[in-house]
Amino acid sequence: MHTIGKVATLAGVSTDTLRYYEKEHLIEPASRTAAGYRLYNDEAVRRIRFIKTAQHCGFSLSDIQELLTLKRTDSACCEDVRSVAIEKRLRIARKLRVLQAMSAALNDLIQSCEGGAAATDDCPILAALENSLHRVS
Amino acid sequence: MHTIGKVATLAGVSTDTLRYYEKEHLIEPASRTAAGYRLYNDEAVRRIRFIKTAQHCGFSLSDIQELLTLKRTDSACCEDVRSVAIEKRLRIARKLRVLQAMSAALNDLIQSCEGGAAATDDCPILAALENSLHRVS
DNA sequence: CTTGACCATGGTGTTCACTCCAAAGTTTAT
DNA sequence: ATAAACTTTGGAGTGAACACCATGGTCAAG
Repeated sequence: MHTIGKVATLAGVSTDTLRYYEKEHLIEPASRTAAGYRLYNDEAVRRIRFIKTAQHCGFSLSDIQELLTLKRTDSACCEDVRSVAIEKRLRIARKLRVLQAMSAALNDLIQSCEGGAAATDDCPILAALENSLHRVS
Repeated sequence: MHTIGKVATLAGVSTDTLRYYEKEHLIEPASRTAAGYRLYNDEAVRRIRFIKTAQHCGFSLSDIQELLTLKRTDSACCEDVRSVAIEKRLRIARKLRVLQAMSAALNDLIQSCEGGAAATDDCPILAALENSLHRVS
C-alpha cells in the first residue's frame, strides 16, 4: 500500500492528477488511513499508466472510463459488455487504419527524400495519405 | 472557389473552427473577394478532414501543423524534413502498438464473453493489454 | 430595393484535463 | 519535540480547442 505521492511518482503523474481522476471515477484508493490518507495498491500504478497511454491515442477520460469498466461479472448482462466491447473495437480499428496510412505516407516521404526526388508544391503527406487510405480502402 | 460556409459544411465543421484554424496557421483561404470574403479551393476540404482525423488519433493541432508542413522543397534542407518525418513515424508506431494491443485485448474479452467464461474481479482490459503488449514486446 | 441569408472582426464564454494555491492536519527524521 | 516533508479539502487559475455572441458590412431573390 502506497500513499498518493508514491503512486504519483511511480506512475509519472502529479498528486493533483490522481485526485482529479478519483473525482472522475477513474481510480479509487484501496483504503484510507485513520487520518484520511489515501492508500493505493500496486494495480493503481498500472491503471494510471493505462490511462495515460490511452489518452495519447486520442481517447477521452470518459472513453477510458468505459474501457476500464468493461468487466464481465456474474450479475452484469454479458451481452451489454460484449456490444460495448465490439463498438470500442470498431473505433480502434478505424484509428488503426488511419495511423497505418499515416505511417505509410511518412515512409513514402522518407523514401522520396532519400531518393533526392524533386520538390512537391502541395503537401506530400496529404497526397500520400490519400494513396494509402485508398490502398486500405 | 467556395466561401467559408460552404467549405465548413462540406468538411463537417463550423465556420468559427475554420477561422480559428486560420489563426493557428493550419489553413489559409486561397484568396479573398474585394469585400474581404474568404475563398477556399477544393484542397481545403481534404485538409480540414485530415486535421479532424488526425485529432481523433491523439495529435494536437501543433502536431498536425508540423505534419502538414512536411514539404520537401528545393530550398529547404531535406535532412531536416527527413528527421522530423522519422520522429513522427516513430511516435505513430508507438500508438499503433498500443491500439493493436487494445484491439487484441478486446478480442479476448469478446471471445471469453462468447464462451460464457467466469466473471473476473479485476479489469480484463488491463490484464489482456499486458498480455498483448508482452506478446508484441 | 428591401428582406433574409451570408460574411467580417472582435470579444466573451465553455469544456476538458489538469495545475496551482491556501489553510490546516499528519508523519518522519533528527 | 520540533522542523521538514508529507497529506487533506476546497477553490481558483490555465491552455487547448473551440462555441457563441454583437455589431456591422455584403449578396441574391423576389
